[in-house]
Amino acid sequence: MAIVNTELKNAPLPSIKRLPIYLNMLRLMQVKGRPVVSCTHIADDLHLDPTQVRKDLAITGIIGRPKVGYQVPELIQSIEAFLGWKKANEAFLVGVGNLGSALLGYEGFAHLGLKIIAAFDSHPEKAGKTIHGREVFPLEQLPSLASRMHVHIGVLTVPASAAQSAADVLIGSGIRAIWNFTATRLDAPPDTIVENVELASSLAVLSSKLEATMKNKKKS
Amino acid sequence: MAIVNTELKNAPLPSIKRLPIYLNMLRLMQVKGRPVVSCTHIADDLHLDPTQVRKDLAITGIIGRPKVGYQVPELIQSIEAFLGWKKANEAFLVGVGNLGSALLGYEGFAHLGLKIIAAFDSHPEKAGKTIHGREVFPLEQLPSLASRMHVHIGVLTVPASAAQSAADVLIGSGIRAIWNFTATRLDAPPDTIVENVELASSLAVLSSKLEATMKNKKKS
DNA sequence: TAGATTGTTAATCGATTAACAATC
DNA sequence: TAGATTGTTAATCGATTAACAATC
Repeated sequence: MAIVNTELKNAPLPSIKRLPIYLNMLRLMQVKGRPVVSCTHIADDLHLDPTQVRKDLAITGIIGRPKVGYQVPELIQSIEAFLGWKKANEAFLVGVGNLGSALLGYEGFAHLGLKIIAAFDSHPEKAGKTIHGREVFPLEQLPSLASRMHVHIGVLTVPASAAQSAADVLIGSGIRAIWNFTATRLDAPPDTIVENVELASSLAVLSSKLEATMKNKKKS
Repeated sequence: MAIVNTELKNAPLPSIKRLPIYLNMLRLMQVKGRPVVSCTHIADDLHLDPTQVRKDLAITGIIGRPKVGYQVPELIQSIEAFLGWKKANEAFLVGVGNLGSALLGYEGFAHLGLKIIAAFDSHPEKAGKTIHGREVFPLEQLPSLASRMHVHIGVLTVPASAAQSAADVLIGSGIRAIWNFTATRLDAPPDTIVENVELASSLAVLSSKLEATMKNKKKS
């Protein structure tokens, strides 16, 4: 009756989202040559609760030393390993409009374990070009290239109207995870990971806070 | 002893983040001519809990009709009003690199109540250009233009190394809210709203899920 | 009317925060 | 040693989900 665990190890999502923020700070510390760091220090710097920081770091498996803290390089390695950012994940980008081109030009992804190795577009006139050092191929060639190059991640930057059909091409090509920059909620099978970059949600938080302070100002 | 309420009306953040997702769906429904919608319908479509949808909509102040649901146009108006997206908020963009230029070219912001009316850059050679119809000014001119044009929102798309100093210029210019696309956590006074677009956090969620499924695959 | 849906109160769940012994 | 910090258990807080009366 051995039940195979097909569930993924479930670390709390809020913790996972904070890990790259710690990582960014730790890398700056490493440049400055600081050898150790405590949760108190990290928490002070980022305006967080020290216990929360300690629990977040614990999910990566690192063990600290009482009174001392954590070795900065070891902690960096531990977070990178947990997130899978040690070996750069290779990815394809679909849709080389304004946003797609900008992401191709963003060097920061190298620090996030992401390496976009080729781009695709459904408009034939864009194929053949090279944008920020990456060749642009016709979308039809994605399936064969994905399986040949063992690429598992797709970055989706097409217009909303083309989002689902482009996603279907990715899904049919053995892509395991889609980083979705479009405003469209994608239909995808349960074994395909879809992570939505909800710019609208981010702006909604900003807008509603601004709205609230404006109303307050009127009152006073 | 009347205590003035300086706290902002605190709707739950998770609810606020879902509102634009409903809005997007509702606008598609409006185009299709559907006059009413129920929470059950919305929940089915977006794979959410109907009670959660009902509570989210309730924070905008709308009142539905039992057995019927909500009028689509009225619901759209109610969400837009709550978020402050009825009158387009005017904004300045700072940093016209790849990402900044891409955001200037993104027409979708019009639907999110955001109107970027001018751009700024600290590199003098970029000033004077026009990108996607918006003029680029030297960063030094931001303070005077911000107060003259009553602009309250700044979109920050400079390199990480320039983030804090650019933010300081925005803060010193009477800007109330900063939409921060950089990887830097900004220091800002408590009355300045800072909303961070944490691309790294989004990718971390994707990465850790991918990492977990990879490990699972090995086991089986 | 009967059945579907709203609005609201109560129960559950999960994340954050507090408390504290163990450790260097 | 004394004090700071870790790791962990318990308490609190807030959001999600369930239950149900009111309504059209």
